[in-house]
Amino acid sequence: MKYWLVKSEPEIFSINDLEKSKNKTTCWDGVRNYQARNYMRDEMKIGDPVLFYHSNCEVPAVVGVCEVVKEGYPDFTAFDPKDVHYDPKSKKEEPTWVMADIKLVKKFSKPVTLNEIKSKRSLCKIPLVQMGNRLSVMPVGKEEYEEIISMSLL
DNA sequence: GCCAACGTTGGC
DNA sequence: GCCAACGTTGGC
Repeated sequence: MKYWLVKSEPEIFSINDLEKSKNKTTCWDGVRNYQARNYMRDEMKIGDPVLFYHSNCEVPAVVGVCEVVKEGYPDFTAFDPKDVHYDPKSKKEEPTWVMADIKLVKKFSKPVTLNEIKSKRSLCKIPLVQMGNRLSVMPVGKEEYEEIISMSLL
């Protein structure tokens, strides 16, 4: 089992939007980065825990936990010319882009802010705080995952 | 295959 | 809104 962190801009899709979604589940579409795609295609498995992170907003923070409920499958938004994520290079017979479905497990009563994460020595190695990391899907170590969970309970 | 220009992300 | 850090593109 692997642990993950996904980023979303709350202005576009927040954890509250996820909570309101059918079955509290959403497809993680629109990822147009090869490394992030490879993670979803090759390594994300059903049942993997996923931290949900709000980026590019007033208080960047991990705001809840999800789990993977559907493993990598073609991102159909790439086939739709009207979709903002349309990619003419992705063919139905040979999709370039892949997504997974995630379901909300728990919204943190207390979000774990980027500041708090940065202030922990034990968390200084997670990809999120390493400079210039702009991946929207990234792996997190088990210990780091558990540390963030425990920080949300304080 | 190099590399400059450009676009995007995201913290601040 | 600024800017640093990347990823991508395209000329050569």
